[in-house]
Amino acid sequence: MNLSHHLMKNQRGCPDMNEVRVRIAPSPSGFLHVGIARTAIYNWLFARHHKGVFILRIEDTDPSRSSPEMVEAIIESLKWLGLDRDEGPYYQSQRKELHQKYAQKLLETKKAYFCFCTPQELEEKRKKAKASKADWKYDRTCLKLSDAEKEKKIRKGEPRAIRLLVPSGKTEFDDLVYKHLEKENEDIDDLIIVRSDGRPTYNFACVVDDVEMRISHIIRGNDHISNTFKQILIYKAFELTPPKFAHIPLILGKDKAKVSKRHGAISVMEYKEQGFLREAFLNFLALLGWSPKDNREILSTEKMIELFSLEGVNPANPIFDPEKLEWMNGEYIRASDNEKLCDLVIPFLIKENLITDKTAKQKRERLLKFVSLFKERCKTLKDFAEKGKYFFAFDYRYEPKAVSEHFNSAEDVQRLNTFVQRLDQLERFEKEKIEQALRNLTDEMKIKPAPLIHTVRLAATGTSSGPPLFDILELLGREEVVKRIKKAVEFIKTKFN
RNA sequence: GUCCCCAUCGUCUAGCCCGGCCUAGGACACCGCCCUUUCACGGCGGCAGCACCGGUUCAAAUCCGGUUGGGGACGCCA
Repeated sequence: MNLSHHLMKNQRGCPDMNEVRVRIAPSPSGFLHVGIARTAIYNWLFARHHKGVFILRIEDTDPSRSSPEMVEAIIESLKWLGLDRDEGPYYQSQRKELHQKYAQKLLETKKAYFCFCTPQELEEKRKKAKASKADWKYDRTCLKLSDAEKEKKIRKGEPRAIRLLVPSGKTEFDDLVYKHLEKENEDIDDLIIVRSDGRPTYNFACVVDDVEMRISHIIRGNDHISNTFKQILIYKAFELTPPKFAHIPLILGKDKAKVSKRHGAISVMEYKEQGFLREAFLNFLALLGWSPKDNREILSTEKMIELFSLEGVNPANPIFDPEKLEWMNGEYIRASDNEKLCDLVIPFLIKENLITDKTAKQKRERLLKFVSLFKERCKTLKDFAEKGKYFFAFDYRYEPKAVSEHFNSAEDVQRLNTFVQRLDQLERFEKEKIEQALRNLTDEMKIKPAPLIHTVRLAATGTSSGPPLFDILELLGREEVVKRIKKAVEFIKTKFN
C-alpha cells in the first residue's frame, strides 16, 4: 500500500513542521454567512500574522447539497472581505480515490471494518432507542460477524460502508481556546468513514485532506468539538500526530441560537448591499469573540493581523449585535476620505435612480461635496441615498410634523417671497452670501434667524433636519432653490385658504 | 435522553491562567448636559454587571465543588 508522499513525510516528521497552514472548509450548500465568515477571518488573520498559508477547500462530498453557484458565492464573499487565499479552492469531491486509499489502509490494519447494515435498519434502531429514551450508539452488529458471514455478504454483493473501530479509552487534546478537552471513547460511536457508494464522509475526508494539505492548525466553530474527538481517533488510527486545534465560539443570533443556514443566516454579501464597508464589517466580526485587550475597537486590517492571537479568543458564545455594527460602520464612514467614500456611495445612488453612471462622472465635484456634507450623518452607504435623496430629486412630500411647525402662518409666504428676491439679487450664490442675505432680512423684520432658517430648510428639502442649511442651498444652486421655495409658497397658500 | 462546552452591565468585552492594585475598566444602546439654525458629529456626565449556593484563604470576579441557566453535538449531512 503506497499512501501519498505527504502522509509518509508526516510520519517521519515534516521538515517544515513549523509552517503555519490553515484552511477554511465550507460546504457549498449555502452562501457565506457571518458564522463561516468569522471563522474565515480568524483563519486568515492567523495565517497572515504567522506569515503562513491560507487555503480554501470546498467540502462537497455530498453532491445533492452542493452547487457551483454556491461555490461562486462563497468565493465572491471572501473576495469582498479581502481574505485573499494562497491555495485552493480544492474540491473534496475530486479527491475520492485518495480518501478510499486511506480507508483501505485502515481496513488492512483492522482499525476499521465493513458494515452491511442498511440506512433503513439503522434508522429503525435509532428510532427504537429514542422511543425508549435510551441513547443511541451503533451496536457493532457487523463487527461481530464471522469471517464466513462477511465473505458471504461480500459475495452476494451487499452494499457495505466502512466504519471506524473506536478503541476503548479516552480521547483528549489541548485546544488553543478551550484548553484541555476530553471525552470517554465509549461515548463515541463507530462512525462511518466511507459510505456504501464509496464516497467518504465528512469526518474522514476532512482528516485525510488536512493531512495531505499539511494543515498545521484547525480553526473552526466550537460546534465541531464533538467531531474533533472523532477526527483525533482517525489520526490515531493512522498513527499520525493531529494538528493543533482551536475551536472558536459560535456566533449566536438575538434569540441566542446558533447562526446557521437553517437559522436566520444571511449572506455577507447582504451586508455589502446594505451599505456596510468591508473594513468595518471585518473589524466588527473579528471583535466578536476576540479582543486585543487594550480597549481598542477600531482596528485597521493591518493592526488586526499584527495583534491577532488565538489566546485572545473568549470561549463564550457572543450574540451578534447589528446596532454596534452600524455604529462601527459609521465610524469608518466618517474616517473615510471623500474620494473613496464617493466611489462607494455612487452605486447606491444609481440603484435608487437618483443619478446615472454618466452624471456621476460629470458631477463628481458636486457629489464630493454631497458626501462630505452627509458623512457625519450616515451609518451605512445606503443612508446617503435615503437621507440625501432631496439633492437629486424634487419630488418629496413635506414632513407633516415639520409643516405644522415651520409652515404655520401666512407670514411665512411673505418671508419666503422676500427671501427669494434677495437670493435673486445675490451676485454670487455662495453659502456666506446666502447666510448674510438671510440674516439681513431677519434683522430687518426684527425676528430671529432660526424660524426662517427652518422654514427655508423645509421648503428646500422637505425635512426639518440635515446638514447646515447654507451648505445645502449653495450645493442645490440658485435656480433649484428658487424653484423649490416658490413651490413651497404655493403649498402654504393652499394650506391657509 | 446521552455527551461536550460556556457563564462579568440589555449587548460586545477587559480583569480570571499567575487571588490583594476592582469602590470591577472600556465600547454599543439608552438618559441628561454642553456645542449648535435643525439633525448629526464631538465633549462631559449618568444608568447598568461578577448567575446562585457552599468551600479554600487573612483576602475570591479570580482557585475548588455543586446548583441553575445558556449553547453545541449526537446522520451512509457538512
